[in-house]
Amino acid sequence: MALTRQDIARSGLKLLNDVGLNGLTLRLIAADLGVKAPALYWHMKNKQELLDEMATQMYRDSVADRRPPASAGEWEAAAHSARALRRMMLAYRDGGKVFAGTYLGDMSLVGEHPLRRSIEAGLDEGRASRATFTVYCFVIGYVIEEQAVRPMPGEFDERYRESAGEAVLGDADARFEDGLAMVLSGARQWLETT
Amino acid sequence: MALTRQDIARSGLKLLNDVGLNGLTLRLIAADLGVKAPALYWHMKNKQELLDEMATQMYRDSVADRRPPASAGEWEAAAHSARALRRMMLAYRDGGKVFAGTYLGDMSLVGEHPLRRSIEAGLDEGRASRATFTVYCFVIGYVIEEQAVRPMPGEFDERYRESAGEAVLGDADARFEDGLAMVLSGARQWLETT
DNA sequence: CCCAGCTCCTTAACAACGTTAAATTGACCT
DNA sequence: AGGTCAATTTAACGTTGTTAAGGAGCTGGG
Repeated sequence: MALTRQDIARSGLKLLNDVGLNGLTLRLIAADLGVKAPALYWHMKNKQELLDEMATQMYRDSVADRRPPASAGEWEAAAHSARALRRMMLAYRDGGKVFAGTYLGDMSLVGEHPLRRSIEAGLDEGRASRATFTVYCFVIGYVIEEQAVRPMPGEFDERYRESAGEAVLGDADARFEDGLAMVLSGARQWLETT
Repeated sequence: MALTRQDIARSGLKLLNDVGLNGLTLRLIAADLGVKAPALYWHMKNKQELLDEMATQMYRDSVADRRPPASAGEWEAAAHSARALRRMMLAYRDGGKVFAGTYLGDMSLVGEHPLRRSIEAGLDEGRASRATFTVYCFVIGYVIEEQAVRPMPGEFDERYRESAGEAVLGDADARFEDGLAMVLSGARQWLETT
């Protein structure tokens, strides 16, 4: 059977955990797929397009995990989706760097706005978008810093041992929850006032 | 006169604006310095070390711009320093990607904590660090997304024109201020309660 | 005065990378 | 049987990060 873009992206994501973003080469992916490197160029025009497809695939795979329980309130749902976004990136070595700032091919994946009900109830959509975008930015930034120190769960970049402070060394999950609580309550408050 | 690590980092940052992170090669930097590529290996052990040094240099150069007016209150000072951090990264093409998650060589540069006075007045230092780290993460994440869409002020990645929403297309400065306001007020509130 | 040693740089080379052009296979339609 | 088109291979190119070996230019000691 012929290769698809998704096959290639999946292989890339699988190999990412072994070799990291710097070690990820087209020849390696091709070998994993039982094919020679130039074959990939039939399916995509350059490596950046592969990275974008990998980001899209990552997002695609996490869609089920991202869906909040139907019973959740809007801000619970927003928190849930922020946690899922972090889990998604943490699932791959350099996942933050791969995902951050890459073009998402399939925008229909973004799914419904967590604040949809409030928007229907009269909340300005532009303002709601800015609020969720702020949360999104925090998560991206947090995970990139997190993975700089801990490339994979259990590993540790020793250079940080001496120099870095408590904010970067302690329990990463708990510190994420603290940051998320700040950002969410700030966003909520910002939407209510002004 | 002999080359220094700072000379090399400065040259790298200068060239970054012309060629971007992908186009930045050791041979290019060496040529800019009137030297051959392997000479750089006398001063640093690999390219990653050069990128770390560039990030450090970037931070070093922005130290004056970061200092808040003496008259400012603590939260004004935190906002000031967040804006300066963003300006620093925006000053270079791919500045966000270069800075995010790279190891800062000279940690003495971090400077004094914006919330120092509150800490002296009894605020728990660990909690204060978590609050400022949250702001830091937001700024990093925001700038990376910003530069994905606008590689340099005035430029525009056309792929985003159709697909992206208002949150990414409008006035970037104003949207940063909105996000910053949310994060700061959330952090402040988080420090006061609990 | 000269040689030893150190610092800093060059020349030469390597394997590996992304990418392109051209030839080749295999499946399907007539 | 032959032709068309999609999907892949073979071969090659220029460029990249990096290493090994050597050479120029200074410095201080005998």
